[in-house]
Amino acid sequence: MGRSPCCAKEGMNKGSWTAMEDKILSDYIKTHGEGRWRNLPKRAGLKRCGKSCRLRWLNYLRPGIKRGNITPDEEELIIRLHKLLGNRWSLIAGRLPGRTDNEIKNYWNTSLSKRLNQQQHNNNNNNNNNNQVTKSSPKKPRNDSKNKKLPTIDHAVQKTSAQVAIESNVVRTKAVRCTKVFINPQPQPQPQPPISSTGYNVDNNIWVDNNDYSSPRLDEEYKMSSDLLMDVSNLGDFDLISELIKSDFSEICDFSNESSNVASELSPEQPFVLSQELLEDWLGNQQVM
DNA sequence: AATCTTTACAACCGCTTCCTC
DNA sequence: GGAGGAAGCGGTTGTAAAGAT
Repeated sequence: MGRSPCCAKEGMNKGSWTAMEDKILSDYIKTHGEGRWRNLPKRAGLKRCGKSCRLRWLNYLRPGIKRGNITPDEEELIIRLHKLLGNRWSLIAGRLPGRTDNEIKNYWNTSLSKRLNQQQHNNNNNNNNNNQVTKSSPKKPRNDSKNKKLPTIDHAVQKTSAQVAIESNVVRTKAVRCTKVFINPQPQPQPQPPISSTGYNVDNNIWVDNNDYSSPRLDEEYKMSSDLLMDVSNLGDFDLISELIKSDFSEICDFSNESSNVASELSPEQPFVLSQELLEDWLGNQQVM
């Protein structure tokens, strides 16, 4: 294609950012605001690619960024969200205040996925060994108190302490493109009788919805893909991560008051499709963001 | 103490999607 | 509707530092 590169590569700095570069970028964005990344390096006097500037700002310099020490609550939320969303790191990050998609992705790839695999492996072994109950002992993550990277992290915090002052800000990535999540459903041996209800199926970690679908498009999508649509727009209603975790996502979607009760009554095979109201709500949220 | 290996994370890269004209 | 620019996303890589030998 005839598309021009995002920036001229000649004479550009690569690799780690220096404190001076960080300061220049921060000062420029504080003065002129975000956006126009392609032209930003030139105007700010940085020998960096615009994409690099954007990444540095979003993942490192932006106010409100939390760095290091992922809490157990956050970790559990990441696991749950990953179960729901897959590798939609920006969406996951959008639900973890102060965390960036890059950080969560790195944390997942370097720590969580290995530990989960290990646990899975242990569980399988335990099952094969007549359910011998031994608590899995995942390898201790290196980002404990003796984490070798801590100096780097501390350095980062030090460099951006002024910007991090606004701790209460919720950093939301602009994950505007993913409005639906598809999860392969259990095979449906027989059509289920329609039940006018919605809810979260804890056993299968999915939302189920058996209402009539007024949206022809959604209905068609459901029929054609046989996938489940899920909505996570209302996750933002949870101020505390622990609250969200405890909820087991049964209260995330504002379906109806009886949704949580209904969830336990639904069979795993029953499908869920995002309701029209929720879809509009979700899309509306995206426009606001 | 020196060297090798492993780990964690910042940054890069290419592709996709959105937006504007 | 199509083209091109801008921005976003996720996979991958490079590398510094800690641990192991």
